[in-house]
Amino acid sequence: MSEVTRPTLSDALTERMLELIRTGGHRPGDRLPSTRELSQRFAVTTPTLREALRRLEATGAIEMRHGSGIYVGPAIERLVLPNPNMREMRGGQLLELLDARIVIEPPLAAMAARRARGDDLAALERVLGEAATHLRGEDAELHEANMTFHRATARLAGNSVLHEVVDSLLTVHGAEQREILQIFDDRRRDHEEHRAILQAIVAGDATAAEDRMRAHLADVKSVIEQRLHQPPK
Amino acid sequence: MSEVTRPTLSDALTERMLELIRTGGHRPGDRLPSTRELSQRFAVTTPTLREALRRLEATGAIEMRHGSGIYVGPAIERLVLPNPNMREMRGGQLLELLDARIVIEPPLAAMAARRARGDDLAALERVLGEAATHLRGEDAELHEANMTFHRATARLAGNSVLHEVVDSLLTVHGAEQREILQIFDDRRRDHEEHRAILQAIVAGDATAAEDRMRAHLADVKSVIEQRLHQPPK
DNA sequence: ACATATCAAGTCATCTAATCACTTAACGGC
DNA sequence: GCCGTTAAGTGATTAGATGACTTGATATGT
Repeated sequence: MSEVTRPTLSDALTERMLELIRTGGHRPGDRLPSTRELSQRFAVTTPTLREALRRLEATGAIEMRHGSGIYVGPAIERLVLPNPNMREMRGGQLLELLDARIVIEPPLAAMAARRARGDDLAALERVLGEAATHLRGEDAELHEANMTFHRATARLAGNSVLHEVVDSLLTVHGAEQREILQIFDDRRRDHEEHRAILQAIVAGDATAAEDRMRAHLADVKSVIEQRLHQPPK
Repeated sequence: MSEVTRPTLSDALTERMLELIRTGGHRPGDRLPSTRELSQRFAVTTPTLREALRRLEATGAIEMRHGSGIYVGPAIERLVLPNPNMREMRGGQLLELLDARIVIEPPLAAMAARRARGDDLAALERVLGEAATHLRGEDAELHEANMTFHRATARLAGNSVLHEVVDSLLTVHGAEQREILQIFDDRRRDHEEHRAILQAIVAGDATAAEDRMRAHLADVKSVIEQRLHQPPK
């Protein structure tokens, strides 16, 4: 098994595209040249170019829209990505994911409590208000609203790298948890715990925010542990 | 900008490949069918199949070796990935990365101190011994050895998800830091701080391990802050 | 004037069929 | 047993074409 592989033309094209995006000062959402123009500019055929483009697409650097064009993707500047190929977690991996969240999210709640201000707090309130409207609705929508609360809290902490980490963990966590949260009691308890965390953040009480987030995630973990031992019908 | 895009054949092929890997019980390193066989089996042409394969390759699910075949990649089971497209960090991003490490790595050192045993500790000792041989050597090798120490410590914490997070952060951190650590004094201080962390882990002293890791990373951050304000010649 | 339908041009998506470059295993010679 | 050569299998790329989609412009109807 060779550790050093020869760079392919397709590898080089990937680099050329990244360079083009960078030197062109392109931001997420900007349109890039068409595949025809790019294949001519780089003097390669379109299937070869498309290989490079698929690679960039898979990692969020570009978006390819059929009939429209190629656009710079939102993840171009990220450091950390959720694995898009994750379909099923190994036994125990979900619990490790929750433990990871228990390590990372409480300090973030504390950071949010220390630094969040007017507009930020109003936005977080809106997120929770939106979540409340889903308490009697579809699982998927409630779940999404709850994840939005966690994402918004991580964002308020003011560290983009940690926000990316939390976002990544929540993204891969998505489908697994959606199947599990199916009892009304958990919905309301979740919501109340989110409210308590928000109150601590609004009050600027870093210690309470951290403790409440940790307790909330420990609750979630406990529920999931039970579910893993007694799957619902 | 449409939020719902039509799935392409190439998208479907990506899913088919993931399914083939999963239902085949393939582990990282296992060889998969050739592109010729796969394109026949899925009734598509090789350029189309190769688009899907490049996507999977970019996210670590497979490795394509010219002349040899396609192999299941090491990242197939990961939840979190380093962004392979990261070439240059925005201003401030490196400091945020360090702050992220300051949040995550100290609790991991504490976890390692609580749970590491004989073989684990011996391996960590070997990592530091190896790093010591590079103190007078090339920057790249010393840097790699130092990163290995951090990775090994995160592994000893016993949470694979957090290990992936740390690995991802260290991976994207790599090239940036390599250019900065160029003074002998920092090399020795780094090494001594790593030794102190190891001793706390060996002693099973979770509090000391955590405090020393936090102090070490704060030192690293301080050095980097100075370098960012006064770039070396 | 505004709304709707149609069309043309540009764009991405996929195909067909071939050749080129690399790896690995088998075989022969020393 | 070791080394060199060859053949077979494999990934990598090309050239040229067609099909499917999007977007903007134009024409038509109310």
